[in-house]
Amino acid sequence: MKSTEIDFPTETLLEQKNHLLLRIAEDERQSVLAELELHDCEARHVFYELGAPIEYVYFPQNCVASILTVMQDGTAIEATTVGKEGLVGLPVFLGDDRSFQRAVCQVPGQVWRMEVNTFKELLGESAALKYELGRYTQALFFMVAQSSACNRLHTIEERCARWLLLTHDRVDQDQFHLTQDYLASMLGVRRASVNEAAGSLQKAGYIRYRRGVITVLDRPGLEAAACECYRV
Amino acid sequence: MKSTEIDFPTETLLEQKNHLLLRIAEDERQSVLAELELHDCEARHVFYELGAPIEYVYFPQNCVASILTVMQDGTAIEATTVGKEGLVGLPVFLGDDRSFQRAVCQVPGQVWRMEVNTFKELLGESAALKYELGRYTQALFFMVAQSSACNRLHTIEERCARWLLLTHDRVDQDQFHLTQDYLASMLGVRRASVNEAAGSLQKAGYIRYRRGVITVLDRPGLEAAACECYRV
DNA sequence: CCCGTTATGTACGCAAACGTACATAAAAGA
DNA sequence: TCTTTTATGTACGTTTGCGTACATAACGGG
Repeated sequence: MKSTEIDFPTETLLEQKNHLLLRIAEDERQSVLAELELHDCEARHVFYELGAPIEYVYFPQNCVASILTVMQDGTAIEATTVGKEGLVGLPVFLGDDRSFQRAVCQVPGQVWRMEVNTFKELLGESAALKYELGRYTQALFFMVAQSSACNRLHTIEERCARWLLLTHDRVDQDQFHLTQDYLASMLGVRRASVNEAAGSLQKAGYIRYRRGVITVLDRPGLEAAACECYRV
Repeated sequence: MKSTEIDFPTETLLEQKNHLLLRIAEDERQSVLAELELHDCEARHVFYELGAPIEYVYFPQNCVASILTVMQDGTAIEATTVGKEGLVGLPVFLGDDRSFQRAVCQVPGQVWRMEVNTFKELLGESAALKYELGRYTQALFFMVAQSSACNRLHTIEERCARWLLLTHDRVDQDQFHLTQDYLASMLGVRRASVNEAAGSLQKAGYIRYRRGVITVLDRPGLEAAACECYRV
């Protein structure tokens, strides 16, 4: 991670976008924010690796992370994504400093970072934080379950559209960096299949892309092309 | 649920099989057990329904439950299963009395049942219970993520074998009730596909089945036929 | 400006699984 | 016992996506 560490910016100087942080009461939020550092996160940065101790937890600001399930042959496939609505590092909240999954940065952006030990102390103090994280855990659990069903039931084009929408929701721009190759590996399909799907979404005028940069042109159109799994 | 409610059997009279209950310390366990009622649960019993308030949580003894994701058209597909290693009703632990999923009984058997309010009170008192449930939540999260990847990458026969093994692990017998139709809907595939898969597992001598009753004959064989997803 | 690298476009045969339909056999009920 | 219901066996054409291979186009460093 590029450590463009800004010295404790107060919330007023910087628009707070992380939903979890926004949802805890003002006084608790201040004590949590005091322990956070704002970082710029580069694409492909590994937040934590399977089996290795988790050192920091991250509250994304406009950065998007992927939680990956890694198979024996090394294939990594996306279980879910985390953006400003959540936290990267749930295993720590749930009582374990390590996970059997990998978390990587998918779309670069800013994240609030906190050391694991600090986080654990804070958990003991802030009931609001614990409450919000519980709710978030449940929501994420549901997301993973929904994706699982989606993997089974829906076409590549639908899942493609859903993925783009989910990412679009979490970044601040209509345009973000993404190669077909990368998207293919996230969805667990061939690049050639993504090419066809993306091609037809582009032909329909919902998106535009060129060499690793994708632009969302017509959200309603994309939503119509996505499966029901998006709307939840 | 058939309310064959046995009046507070002490643990000595009945072998405790639920791993969560077994793992909390003796004194805490007694206070938890005091609030539990043992029930016989029938196949297809609905533990909780999507959107409806959860009224009880359940610690399976030798019963197996399915957590289902329900699509708009009513199709229900399995996200994961819960047996004696876990708890049915995690949403309550995570702070919400309702869930967007459905939990049903898959293989009938005994469960320890507790009222939601009692459970919440107990959560405030027993740190060990909270700790174990946190760990369990993480494990279950991983299971769902693994299944999601499995749905994407593995053949019906492999997933069939995995499912049978997971169920076999959780009941006390080599034989349990299961129709191909039901298994197909859990896996989100056609019954005809399950028929082929089960047929070839039977031909290999790993299982035997007839009209809704399945018998596991050769576990190692089944394990070899299953994908890597089982072993985790 | 050129050339290597990286991303995209596309094509072809193949395998897995689908939707559907229908037949048979075992259990359950009258 | 006879009939209805439920579970399993199987077949056929179709679709989706796979594995692979190769061509083209854009970008980026020397």
